[in-house]
Amino acid sequence: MYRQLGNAGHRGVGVLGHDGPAIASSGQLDALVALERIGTRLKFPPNHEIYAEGDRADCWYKVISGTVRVCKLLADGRRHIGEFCFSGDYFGIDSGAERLYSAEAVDDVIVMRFERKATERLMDQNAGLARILRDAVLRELTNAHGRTLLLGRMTALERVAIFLLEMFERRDRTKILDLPMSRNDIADYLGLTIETVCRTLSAFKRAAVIGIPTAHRIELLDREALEAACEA
Amino acid sequence: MYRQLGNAGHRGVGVLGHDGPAIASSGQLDALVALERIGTRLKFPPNHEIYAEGDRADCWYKVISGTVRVCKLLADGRRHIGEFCFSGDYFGIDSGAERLYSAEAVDDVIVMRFERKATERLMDQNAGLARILRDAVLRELTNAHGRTLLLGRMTALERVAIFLLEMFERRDRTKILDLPMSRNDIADYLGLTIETVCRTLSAFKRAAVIGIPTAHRIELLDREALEAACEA
DNA sequence: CGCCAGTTTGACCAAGATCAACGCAAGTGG
DNA sequence: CCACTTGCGTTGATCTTGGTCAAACTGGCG
Repeated sequence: MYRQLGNAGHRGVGVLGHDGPAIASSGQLDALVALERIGTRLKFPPNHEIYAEGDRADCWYKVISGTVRVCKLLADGRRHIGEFCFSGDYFGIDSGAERLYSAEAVDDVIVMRFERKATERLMDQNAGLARILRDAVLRELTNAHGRTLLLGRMTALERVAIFLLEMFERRDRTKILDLPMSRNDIADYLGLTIETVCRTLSAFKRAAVIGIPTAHRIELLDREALEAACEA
Repeated sequence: MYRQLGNAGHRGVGVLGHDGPAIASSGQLDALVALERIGTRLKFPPNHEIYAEGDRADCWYKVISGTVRVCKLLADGRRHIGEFCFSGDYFGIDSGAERLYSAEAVDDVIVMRFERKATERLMDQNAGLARILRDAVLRELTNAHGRTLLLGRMTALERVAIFLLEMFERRDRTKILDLPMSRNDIADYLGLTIETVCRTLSAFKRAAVIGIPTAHRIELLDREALEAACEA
């Protein structure tokens, strides 16, 4: 099931989203080099704000290293995390003039920051760049749709199982996973409470589906079982 | 609060999403005329499938009239509705080669269907069209993010209140709202059960916030109260 | 008129939230 | 170096929201 959530990964996709080559073509490489030139490298320590709700949305970012959370705090204290961004991910590409969410460093983060104006000029000259950004937005849209399914119709067990598989997929791809974010971050990402996240992880551990050597390290013991937990 | 959910409405937005003119420029009109020429007009009766999960995603659509639901059925019968599309909305712009969701007519629907290939050719010649589609996708992304917040952190009461305000906004903009979709559709859109949707609507009716002359007609009696219900 | 699908309402139930206590490891300062 | 603090994480007891099950209602329509 988690496959169907629309986690489109990082494959190249075409103008309106058809499948493209898995490896960046030379045109795409040119585009990325050109992009690099107009970007600014920035460092943030853990929990530092990268931008705030209400800021002018006149730039966007690419994660070089570390983890970013894009989130929103409601008046009564409820918090929602829209997405986690890891090395290579884009964030802050918004449709409005103002930020609706804030972005914060989870751990030590290095990002590249791009001005909208400069990017637009560059896109006019470089069709490859326009395509890369279009694809990125389209992938993000697919991911967002997958998350509405998860939040709308999945149980706590399924949410946590899908989260773990997503993290194994996007991060380590080995049997050992290091989670940079806190239990609270995970809860706010999955629409659960911290207690439910803990209990569900403990349940998976008790069932020998995962190991939890330290709080932020997950060992994958039984992938089949985890995938089965996403099915029904 | 429902304002902040990112329902970006139908304002024009720029290349990377900056605010643009509210009225289509002449370039945009040209683009839409050119687009019209490569589209095919199609009619569907209520509950007819427009495309199915797993179909090749080689085209996309624009709603001319009626209401479309984009949805997904899970193996165990749970259903999730990703979005409702009304006159003027686009749907079926996907990032993958295959449909992850199906699209169905809610009532009598007329759509315009566009082939991906033809659209790509047209976009190469017509920068205005490329911009229109980019903006549409960016707006959809903002909406999807708003829906993850709704599904992840809002109570049943808040979800229904936000839904009603969204519908008043997107559809009638008067005091009377005709809902084309069933209670079941609403439930699957809001991540609730049909009973909870009914009960919540009844509660709003009892509190004289809305009137329900017939099951599919909602009368807005106290907008303030409905907006207040979204806040906390 | 009676059937049928969709809607509404009520009684009861359970998944997950809340409240509370405790564990544990990393600082910190005496 | 070791008490003390502090911030997470884990676990347990209890409560609440919304789900489930069931029955009654309503408006079309043959």
